[in-house]
Amino acid sequence: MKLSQEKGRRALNSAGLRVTNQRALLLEIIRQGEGHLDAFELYRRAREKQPRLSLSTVYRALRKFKNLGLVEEVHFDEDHHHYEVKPSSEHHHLVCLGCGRVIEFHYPLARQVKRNVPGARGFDIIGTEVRMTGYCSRCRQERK
Amino acid sequence: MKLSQEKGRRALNSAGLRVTNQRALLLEIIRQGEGHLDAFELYRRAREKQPRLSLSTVYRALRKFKNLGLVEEVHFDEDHHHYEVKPSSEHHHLVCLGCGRVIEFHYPLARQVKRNVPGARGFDIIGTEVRMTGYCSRCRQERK
DNA sequence: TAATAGTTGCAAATAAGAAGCATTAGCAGT
DNA sequence: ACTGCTAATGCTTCTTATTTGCAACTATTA
Repeated sequence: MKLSQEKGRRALNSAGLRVTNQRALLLEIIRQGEGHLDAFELYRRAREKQPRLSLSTVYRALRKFKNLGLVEEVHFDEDHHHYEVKPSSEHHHLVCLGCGRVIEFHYPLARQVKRNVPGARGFDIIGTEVRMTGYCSRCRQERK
Repeated sequence: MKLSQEKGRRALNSAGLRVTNQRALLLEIIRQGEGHLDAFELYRRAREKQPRLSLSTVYRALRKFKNLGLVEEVHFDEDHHHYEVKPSSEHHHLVCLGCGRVIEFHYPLARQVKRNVPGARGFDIIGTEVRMTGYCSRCRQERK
């Protein structure tokens, strides 16, 4: 953990952002928290270490991280956002509407689109979000 | 317009929903409104014909339509939703972060994923949303 | 045409996220 | 290490999108 603290620290620094304890902690939690945290869950977890942390700070940090490209904002079917560290390779989400499970999968969509879609020519694509919804085999059984 | 009114009417009926003037109108507007309306814009337009229509009704109708699969909810980068009639063929969105223009393109992603992604096996995919962001050639010029 | 649910409009409630402001604390320069 | 500048924090308050409770209304079905 010493190590990944360092990692977060460097990430912030090199981005020209002031390195505060709260930011380091938040980045740390997002990084370690496998899966997708929403702002409030992140807040909840962070408060275990820094009880005085405010929710505003979480929102502000998330916005910064997002603008900086450190984390990615994911839109599931709810009316709030989820966040994950920017993955090195493009990956997407398959959401089961029955049990809510999220399956991640890899697929080089951006490349394909750039190659095959005429309208996308000249476009500089910087983010891709794919969200597919449906029912996993288990939930499909139960619905019958 | 008589004709497409009928169309909306049938769609509602066959779905087992009560056909009210407000729903017919809303569906009509979504259908005709090329592009992607958000709830408020839909409300605004609908009120030109039915001034007493309430925003609640718009939201309630949208939820029904969505659950019924009549319209699709699209998540752009803002913190509200946009809606479009369920397209017959799968299409996706490419959003320019500079000018906000939305380019639609076609790409049979669901099929490809079902074929190529192991984790998706057994999954019954009912919805696909692809949102790619970037800068169009014009905006790219201006940023330099 | 009367009975009966589902719908509507309005008003009030939620909930996610942003903003204002006084206080605190990184970080550059000494 | 010490100081000053300024960004960042913690509160509290505000916005804005969407939902809900409820009494009045209306599309359906018998």
